[in-house]
Amino acid sequence: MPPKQQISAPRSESELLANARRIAGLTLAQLAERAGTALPDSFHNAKGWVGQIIEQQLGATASNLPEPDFQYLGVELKTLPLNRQGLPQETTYVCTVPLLDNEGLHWENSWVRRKLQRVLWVPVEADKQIPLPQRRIGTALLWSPTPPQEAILRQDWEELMELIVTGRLEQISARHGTWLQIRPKAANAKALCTTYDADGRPAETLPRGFYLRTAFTRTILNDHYANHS
DNA sequence: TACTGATCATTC
DNA sequence: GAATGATCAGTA
Repeated sequence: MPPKQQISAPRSESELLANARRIAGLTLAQLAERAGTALPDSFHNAKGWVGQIIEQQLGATASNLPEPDFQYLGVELKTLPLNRQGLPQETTYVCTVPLLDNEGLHWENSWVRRKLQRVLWVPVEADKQIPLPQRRIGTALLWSPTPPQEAILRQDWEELMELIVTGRLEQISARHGTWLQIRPKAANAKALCTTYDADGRPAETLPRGFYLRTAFTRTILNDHYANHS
């Protein structure tokens, strides 16, 4: 195994895109080789493998901090698993849902908005019929929400946060929200955290995360291809 | 087949 | 424990 290559943090969006172009078209086997690491036999015990290796290869700096991956650029990196038809097949995790100290929180300073302000989407083949080593990295695209897109994200966020601030978290299912949804985001069902119930009393609950529906990430890819064809 | 609810690894 | 990186897997 060759030694790990240290990739320095990109200083501009064009440097970041140039880094992304260097891995576009590689198979996961080639990506692993380039990173000097072994490709797991399956993702069952390595669910974040692709995302973490691509972060490393593009020079991301935020590690697991609640910050955009490229702090200096304010750009978030997201891999986008594609199905056989080339469409996103999984929802995209955005950030943790604030269950405490969330009064007076507005869309403008929310983590969701900060993270989605500028995103580098890196498509990766994820069709289970393709063996892991043969799956390929796609061409990355840099994206910001259009005003109509942001309006819907904002509406989703405000409706969901209103339920949370008023102690109705347990009423929220993954069916709420047009493009944003809230789902559990935890190590397991026993990893609880604290929130407040409708009476303002502390209550234990599962940590939650905001996720983007595949219907939304599909429109992002669609719009991009429509403008670049 | 899409979607929801559950889960895995790592870092700090 | 709580944040990051996500995919798994049962079922509607």
